[in-house]
Amino acid sequence: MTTTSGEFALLDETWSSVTPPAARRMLIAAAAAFSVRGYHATTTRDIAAQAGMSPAAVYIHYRSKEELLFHISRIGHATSLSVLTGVSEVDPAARLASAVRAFASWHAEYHTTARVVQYELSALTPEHLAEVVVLRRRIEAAVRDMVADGVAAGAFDVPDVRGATLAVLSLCIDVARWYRPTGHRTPAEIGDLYADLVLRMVGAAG
Amino acid sequence: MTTTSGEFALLDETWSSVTPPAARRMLIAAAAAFSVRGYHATTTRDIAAQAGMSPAAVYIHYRSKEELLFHISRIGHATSLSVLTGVSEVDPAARLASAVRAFASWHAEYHTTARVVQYELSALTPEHLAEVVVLRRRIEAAVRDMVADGVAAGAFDVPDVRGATLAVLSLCIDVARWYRPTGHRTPAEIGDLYADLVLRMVGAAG
DNA sequence: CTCCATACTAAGCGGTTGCTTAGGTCTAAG
DNA sequence: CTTAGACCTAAGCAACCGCTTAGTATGGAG
Repeated sequence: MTTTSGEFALLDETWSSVTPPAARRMLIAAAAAFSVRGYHATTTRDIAAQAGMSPAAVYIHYRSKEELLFHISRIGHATSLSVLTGVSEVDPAARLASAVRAFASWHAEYHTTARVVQYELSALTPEHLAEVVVLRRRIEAAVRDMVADGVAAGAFDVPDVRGATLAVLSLCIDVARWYRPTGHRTPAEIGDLYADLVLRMVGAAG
Repeated sequence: MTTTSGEFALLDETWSSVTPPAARRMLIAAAAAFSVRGYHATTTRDIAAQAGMSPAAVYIHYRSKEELLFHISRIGHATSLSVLTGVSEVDPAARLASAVRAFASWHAEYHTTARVVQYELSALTPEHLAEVVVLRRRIEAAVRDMVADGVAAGAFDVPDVRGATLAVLSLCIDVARWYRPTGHRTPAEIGDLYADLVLRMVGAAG
């Protein structure tokens, strides 16, 4: 995966597909605010102010505050899914390690988006939640398949495939909770650490 | 650790020290509401209604909604710390396994409290947060010491003690996020699964 | 130029929020 | 019975919420 530099990831490629620019600025402002204060503690006035517009400008591009959250959640889920499944390795251990490295480091690098993705699901409408849950199931299935493939190939020693899948996903997702840019570990270092720990968990010969 | 039975843990021993009974009922109602909807999405009217009292009754026993959150967070942190450090085993691997089993299963069994403990820190006042952070540092230190003791005794193979500590804590804490009472794993089974996975992560011979 | 669509703002509406105030009800001691 | 005090409620206040409305500025087409 690629990484952005700079203190504020305002040029974040995650949102490059969102047009027009004013709508994109609004989404980025909302993601930043939701990430720091949480969805319910963020007001539409906060979002508009951070985007440099009036409170009413939110409703030019989005029907409601919840729709803003939905777009962030949907794009964030899609991005993290593509990061997870974008691995090219064939060997089961190398493949799982690479996927975990990418997925965990994404949750660090894009912790702002990741926090909204992982911790604001309950603020979505039932319809929007259902759409996002489809993506979450594909994320879970991708990890489960990688673990199961390693077991089938005799490369892993895992007594409980679903349990191991749960733990691998849980470990990576929780990075979004504790990661701070000011900490002494870079996203890449976290990815390397977690790839190693996951290989140990699945009993890959190393 | 002991476990309660029954669908609703209203007789939850976690809160047994809170008096008078009306104040305890209010705390339990607040913990349940904060856990489901989050602190900011919960109104003081919600809490009072769930406790079977009028909105004004909240302020007989607590100065503010935030003070309610603080008491839940403080008691919850103290309880989880005592669960983690209440292990009696001496052998490093058995000791770490027992601690992880207890800590992870606590986050499942008491996921209602655990969610408030882990995901509402940012809603605390700076003074109250500082008090809770002291307890969080003791929790982290307890795990780190157990990992370091195993390394010193030659029982564990861990290249990065702080990294492994981070992962162990993260794994257990995240149980509060994904656990559902309707799921097909009991808290005890989760504890057993996680104890095994953690021993693999720290390279304990077994 | 006119015409029209797009993008935006100033002002504000109805409803809800955390919290307060004034007063009522209960128990138990004197 | 009186009184004190703990506990709780009915009513409501000021502030703030998400969102709407009416109107303004801009730029391209005819």
